[in-house]
This record gives sequence, C-alpha cells and structure tokens, in this order.
Amino acid sequence: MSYAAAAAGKCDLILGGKCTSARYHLSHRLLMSNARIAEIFDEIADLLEFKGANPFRVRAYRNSARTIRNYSESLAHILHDADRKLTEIEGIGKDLAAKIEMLVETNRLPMLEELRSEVPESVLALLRIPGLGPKKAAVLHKELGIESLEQLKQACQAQEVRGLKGFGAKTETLILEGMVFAQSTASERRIFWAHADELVQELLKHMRLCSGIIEMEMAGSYRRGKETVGDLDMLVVATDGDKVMDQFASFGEVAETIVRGSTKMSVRLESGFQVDLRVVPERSFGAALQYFTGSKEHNVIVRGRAKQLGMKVNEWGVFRTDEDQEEYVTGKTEKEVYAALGLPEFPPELREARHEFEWADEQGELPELVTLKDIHGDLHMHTEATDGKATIMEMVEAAKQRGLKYIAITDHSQRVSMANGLDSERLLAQWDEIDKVNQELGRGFLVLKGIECDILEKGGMDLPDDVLAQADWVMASVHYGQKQPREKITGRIVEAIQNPHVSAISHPTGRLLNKREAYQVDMEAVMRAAADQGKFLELNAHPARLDLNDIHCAMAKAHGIPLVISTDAHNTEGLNVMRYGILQARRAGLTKEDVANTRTWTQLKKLTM
DNA sequence: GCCGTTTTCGGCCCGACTGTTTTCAGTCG
Repeated sequence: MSYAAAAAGKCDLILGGKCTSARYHLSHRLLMSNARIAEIFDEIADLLEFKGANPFRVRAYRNSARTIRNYSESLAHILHDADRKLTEIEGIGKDLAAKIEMLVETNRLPMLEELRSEVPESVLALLRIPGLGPKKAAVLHKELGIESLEQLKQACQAQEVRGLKGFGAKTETLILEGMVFAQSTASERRIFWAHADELVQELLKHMRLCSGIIEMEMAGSYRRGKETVGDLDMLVVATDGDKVMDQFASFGEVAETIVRGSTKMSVRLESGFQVDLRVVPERSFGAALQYFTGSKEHNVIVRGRAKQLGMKVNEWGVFRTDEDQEEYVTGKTEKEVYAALGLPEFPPELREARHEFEWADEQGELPELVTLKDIHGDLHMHTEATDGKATIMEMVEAAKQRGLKYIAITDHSQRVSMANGLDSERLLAQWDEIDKVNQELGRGFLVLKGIECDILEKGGMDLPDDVLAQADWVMASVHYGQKQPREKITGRIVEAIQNPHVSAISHPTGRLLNKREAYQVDMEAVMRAAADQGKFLELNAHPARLDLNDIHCAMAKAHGIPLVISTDAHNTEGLNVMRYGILQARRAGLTKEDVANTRTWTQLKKLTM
C-alpha cells in the first residue's frame, strides 16, 4: 500500500476511528507499522486480562507484541513477500498471523472492536492503582458498576468497597492513597537513565555509611541501561539485614515505606519514585543479581533452559531437581549461574530476550560491545557562534581531556534563527578560524569543518551546495516541520541523504523522551536510502534524545549503516553525555566496528567512499 | 494463543509480601 493510499484512509478505520479518543494518539495516516501492531496486541492483552481470560493466552499476546516491536523488518513487507511467512517469527502462530494480515490489509480487527465494546477504556485505568490487578478491578466493575477512577474514589469514600469479598478497610485506604499515582501517566513516572544514575550515586554513598555490607549492587532496568528507568532495585549481602534496612529507610529522599519484610523492603521517595532493597545470603548474591536485573522476558527463557536441564533457577540459586529433592548447585556469582546452564555471562544491556540467546547458541559467543574507551572523535557540537556556550578552543581542550583525537564543530545553520544560526558568510569565516586552530594545534588533534544544516520545511538544504561542498562533515537535521505527514517528512530526509555533500542525518527521529513523539518518518525508507548512498546515521547521546533508539540502532546495523555516536554538546560539560550513547549502542548489540567514530578520521572518511 | 526428542494435548517461571483470611488469593517484580 502506498503512502497516498494509507493517507486516503477514512476515519472509520479501526485505528483512526477514534480520532478524538485518547485510545490512539497516532494519526490514521500511518501505515500499519510494527510498533502499531504491537500496540494493538498489547491492548488486546490488557482487555483479555481484565476479562479474566486464560493467562497464557494473555501472555501470548504480550510476547508477540514485544517480539513485533523489536523486529527489525516490517511485518507488512514480510506479508507481501510470497516466499516468507509470518509464522516463521517465534511466538506468531496461525491465529496471530491471520490477525496481523487482517490489520495490514484492512486496518481493522473485529475482535478488538468487540473487546472494546465489552470493556470501557476508563475501566483499564483502575489497573494503574498499585495493588489493584485485573481480578480485583473486575470485581469492582461487576459488583459496583465502577467504570472510572473518579467513581472508585467516591465508592471508597462512601465505604462501599470494604463490603466486597476479598476487600477490606485497609484496601479502601490503599486505593485512595494510590489514586494520585494512578492519575499520573506512565511516562511521568519514568526518569531518564542519567537522572537515575545521579540518584543511584547518592543512594550508594548513603548506604556505604552502613557497616557490615559485604556486597552491594544495583539491578533492574537501571543496570540494563534502559533509556528511562521506572524504579530502582538494590541488592545487598550483609551481616545484619535489619541494620541495612534501617539505613535504607534513613536515606534523605525517602517519603514512606511501602513494604518491609525479612528480605525485601520498598520505599517511595519524595519524588514518587520507588526503590526496592533486597537482602540476600552470600551464596545467593549472583542468582539474585541475575534474577532482579531481568529483564523479565530474559529470565523466563533462562528458567526454561534450566528446566530442560533438570534444574531450577530462582533468586536463591541454581538447583538440581530430582524427584522431590532439591540440591543447591551454585549462585554466588552471575557468571556461575549462567555457566551452570551452559550460557555465557550476558552483559546486562543485552538481557532483553531479543537476540542474545540466538547469538549464544548459534555463534557460541556474544558480540564484543562497544565501550566509551573505543570512541576517538565526536562529530556533533556547538559553539558560542550559535547557541553553544564555549569557544572552539575551549571545546578542543575539553575534548582532549576526554581522550578524543578529533571533533567536528557543527553549529546551526541560518534557518535556526532562534539559535543565531550561521549563514554562508559566517560559516566560511568560522571555517577560516578552524584552519587557524588546526595550525596552532599541530598534529595529534584535528578540528573538522562541520555544520548542522537544517533540512528546510519545503525540502532542500538550508545552505547552498557550493558551501556545503567545502565542509569536512555535514550533518543534516530536521528542526522545523516536525509534524508533517509521513510521506512529506520521509521525503525530506531521504532527499537530504541523497545530497552528495551530506554526511549524516542527526537525531533521525526527533523524539524527546517523555516529551515529544518521534516524527512520523518511515525509518525503513530512511535506512534503505542511507545504506544505498553510503551515509551515516547519528545516535545522538543526549539523555533526553538518545535518538536513534536501541531498536533503530540494531536495524541500522542490519542494513550495514555505520552509526556515529555524538554528544550534540552545547558546552564543555556537554561532552560527558557520550557514555549514555554508548549504553544505548550496547543495548543494540553494537560492536566497535559498528560505530564509525571509533575509527580515526582518515579511516572514517573511507567508509563513505 | 503458542509449541513440540512430551508432536495435535497439555504444558507454559517462580517466590515474597499483603490483606483478608483461618489456608489462601491476588499482586508484584
């Protein structure tokens, strides 16, 4: 189906049919992307769960949603390829394949329409209250006719809820307390990894004041380096667990203790952020670290493997199970836990049940992931000439201190008037200055003549070709017309890639975490163009951008497109964000070879030829 | 709903904690 055909779709299509509803924020002009199919299957899982459907059926929808979201090829393309079948994909059987086909071909799914008519959207909001799952929410809906958070609040205040079977006075209180939490959106509760890291450093500092701690490590999505973190998990081995919990409770940010048992304690910080602490025996530390680092999906596979081997894995260790006997095998370190199952010690960033087991099985080894030390240059930064704060020389000094060998100065072009963007004349003057700086620096460090040139709303570049031709490095960026329809914005970016003077596309999707959705850009088309033209794509390392995301980074690798990880620094401190980009690249399974700026400038230049 | 050296049925990861119970179901991670 062409973009035009998709765009011509009417508002009665299932996914565009509720244009005014919050249920779908996406425009109905979209093709049926993998992300969208995944979103639909997740919604079906939510609705089925609420209805009390077979939990394994619910899981099948959730698993397939995750697989589809992570899939590097468009399902619509596979569907239209006569030699391929959707059922090749793990977790997609005959039924789901038929549903995907119906979605792609007709943009509709009667089953979803039926579920939606049975379960009002507002009822699903009840599940966001901590402690309220599908079973209890269903009772509230059925017995008291509750359909919204507001109605539930009133019922609790009127003490109508405590009369229900399985509910009590305490539950009413918990529901009322959880109301504010439930009313905030999921994105408001997740913080950038970089912010989580600041919090972690503070927390670790506080905990180190407690004597008797033998081992201490953060687990969870923080350890996996996810771009945003929803809560923190801390693991401790200590001589006195109670003392550790007391120390934990005395952390300055703690607002309330949610639970405290003998091995587990959860607190909520002033900011609403939750932190969990677990105290485990020394012989279980590795097993617990493995377990609580997750991801959940990764662990499900690990446990399945254990079972095949006649073993069992839980947070206490690896056990050999014979008849009704259980024998502890190992658990002190993560490495031992994985080794007992014949698996390599997966770097936490890879533990997402995407390709890591495939790599371990088929290649017998994991990719050697890129590290911060591998980076030799930074190809995106600004100076005081536009909206940066430092001079060229100050950026050079800061880059040298961080062990870099070259940088590109890429200030904004004239279209970005708010940032005092450069016209041809000022840009050429800046490049003269760079020549002088390079002379002064001599060998050992190189400053490249660069520009972050806007891709204009109507298409085309913001500076003339004869100027761009003189640059060492041209990054093309969309800053305006971000809301344009898919066909238009994709066309602009593809056209920029085809411009012979453009080296790379910066922040290719334009998303800002927790704040702004990506452009409606067709990334498959962008990647095909980049691969075809031998151009680079940026992984912008700014913690609010991290654009490309990990899935797109893996897609780029599959297309053979080299990525440049850059800081987009606006001052000298801004150069520090490189490590967030590295974390993102590692999550995508990228090696040193996949990242272009691990090379010298001379080597990097050859990649484009 | 998926999957198969258990192959068209019968499994599908596992434990801690809480509240409402009086032995356990629901929720969470």
